[in-house]
Amino acid sequence: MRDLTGSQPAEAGETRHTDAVRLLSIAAVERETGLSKDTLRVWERRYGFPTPGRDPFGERVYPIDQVERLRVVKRLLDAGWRPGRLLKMSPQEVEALADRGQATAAALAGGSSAPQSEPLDPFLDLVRAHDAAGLHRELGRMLSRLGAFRFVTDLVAPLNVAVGEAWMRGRLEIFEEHAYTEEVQVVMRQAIAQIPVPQTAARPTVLLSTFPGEPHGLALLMVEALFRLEGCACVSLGVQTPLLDIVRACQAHQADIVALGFSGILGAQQVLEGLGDLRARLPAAVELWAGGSASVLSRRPVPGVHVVQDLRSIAGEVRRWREAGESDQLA
Amino acid sequence: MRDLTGSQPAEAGETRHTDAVRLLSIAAVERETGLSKDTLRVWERRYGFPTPGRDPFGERVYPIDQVERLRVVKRLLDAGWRPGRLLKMSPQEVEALADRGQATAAALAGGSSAPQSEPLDPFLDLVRAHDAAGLHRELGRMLSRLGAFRFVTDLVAPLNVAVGEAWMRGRLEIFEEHAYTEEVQVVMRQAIAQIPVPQTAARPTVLLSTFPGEPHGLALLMVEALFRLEGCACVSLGVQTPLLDIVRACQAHQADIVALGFSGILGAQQVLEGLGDLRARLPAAVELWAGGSASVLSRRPVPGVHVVQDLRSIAGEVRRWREAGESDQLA
DNA sequence: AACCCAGAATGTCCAGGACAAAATGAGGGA
DNA sequence: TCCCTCATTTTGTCCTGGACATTCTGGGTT
Repeated sequence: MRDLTGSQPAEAGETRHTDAVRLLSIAAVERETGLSKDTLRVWERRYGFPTPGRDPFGERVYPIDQVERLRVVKRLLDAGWRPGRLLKMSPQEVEALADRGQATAAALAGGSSAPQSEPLDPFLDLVRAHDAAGLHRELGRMLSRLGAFRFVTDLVAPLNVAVGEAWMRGRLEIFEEHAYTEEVQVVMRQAIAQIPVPQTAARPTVLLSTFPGEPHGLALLMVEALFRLEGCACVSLGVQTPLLDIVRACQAHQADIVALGFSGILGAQQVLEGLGDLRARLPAAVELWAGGSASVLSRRPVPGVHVVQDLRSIAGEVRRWREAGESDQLA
Repeated sequence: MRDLTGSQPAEAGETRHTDAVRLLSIAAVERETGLSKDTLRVWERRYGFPTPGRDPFGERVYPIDQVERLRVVKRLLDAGWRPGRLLKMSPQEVEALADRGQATAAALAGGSSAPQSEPLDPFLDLVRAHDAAGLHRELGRMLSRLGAFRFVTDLVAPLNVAVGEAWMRGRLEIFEEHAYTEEVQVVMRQAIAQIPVPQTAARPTVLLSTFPGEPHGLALLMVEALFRLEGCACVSLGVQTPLLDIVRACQAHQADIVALGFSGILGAQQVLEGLGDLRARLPAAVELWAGGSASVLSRRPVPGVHVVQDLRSIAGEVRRWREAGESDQLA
């Protein structure tokens, strides 16, 4: 009920404005960082960080700079680091780590990757210049030049990584990332609209969504484009579909494949549990594909779940499905 | 860490499959229903529902039918009912209530509304038939027939209300609503793309977004379309932009108007506080517009915040801004 | 009818304890 | 040197039961 994120006494004027601006409640920090309240409290108890103050009611209030540091910590956590070390380090050490942190992430992701991808800096410059129209124009130009497939795999995918990395290193504001995402989304939908619709009853039928708590829908559009290019029928539910509803949608649409995106916002536990759960609830004939930048996927395989490491591999996987299908899909 | 929702012993075959599929952990219930763990526990303590069993580790396991009932309760809660009553009722009573629950919602929404809107039933039927392609086709046809303005105000807006109501009455599954939203979004973006871009430096420049916790982005697209039709320059940040980033984006884009959407998911407190807070942080010359189905907006006016009750009034408001602007916008 | 206030209702926060699962690292054998 | 095994540490989530600010309800007064 209490929300300490904003100016607390709404009627008390602007006196404590500067205070209120810099203090967040534990619920706000959970939203902001993706770290659960339980985790925040247990970190404080065990590692001595964060060290929130207390308001007159005895509740935790987090200074904004600690929240910033927690965000960096969360990113490094996703990159494979462990909290015990990170939280004992000084803020400077953490920053330094984040700055050259892409080494770890890249190592984990593996693969030589990015075979002659397009140069990304011009696009990042447009984002930083807040030139939405220019970004739109350039993306549209690249879409025309490269075609949908290469546009997705060679430009948008690496650009997303670059933007995410720039954000983590503090080189990009959140609103700049939002504006970027919005613009890419527009062009991606345009790209999808250009792909000719397949014949009726095209197979496989692919159901696309993300779990609740996972708001990142851009990857979903990219995957949809690639599936459509392979002649699959796609049903996208958008983001954040409850698990039981994914099952129902799968029945309703007679889907052959359920494809889910994971950006790393969800905790490892949640991802694995959700995937195992969903696998148990879906008919065995339905394949469950998971992809995205979440490192959990590659770290520990879930039985019965198909992990798609690379966007480029989708085409091959669809072919595999179709070949396998000749024997048992009709059963 | 413990996985109670899925097939627990992954290597133990499928013996306890039926058990595992019918039981959810507290985290899974939170994900499915949107009710926090704290709330679930306190309901159990106070009202005697839900009544989860316990697994060998002493942790709560929720039968699937209780989860279903919790979802209905959540719906009614959002419609203005209070948990104290709902949770003491029998499952049958709750169901019955959900069935004729639109009375409350309609009363809250108020207004005669919908002057000769298009007939909606054919579209609802397509949603229920899971005919995404058909829905897409019909929406596209209506867009061509009505033009962007009437498409938004006379078809999409009332259709959204109808879908929301059908969902609350249990006549529509969540996944059907997701699929609907996705399809409308595609057509809306198509509609926006058709609107000719205004001259450079068009005024006013409008910044569009929602607060964190407010994931409903469809209204944002509708509003963007209407602003564009009035020749405004629009910068959309998508949904869930942190408050401080809205301020930064406003500076970066030299926006004249910040327009925010509210669907009623956020609590009254959060909305009012957030708006007041944002108003204090934005330059006085920047107007702050708020709209959407959240009833708080019309109940309590926030000083310095422009409440847009009806989509149709946007055009007039833009005209007002422009006329007022002749005197002081250049200062 | 409009206003106001006591009391009930309600969601979120707190403390500190517990424990399974994952990660780490040491030791031993090929 | 490499790989497997097992004990130990680390870590996130769940538990109980208490507290309290805020909001809603209902009755009484102007």
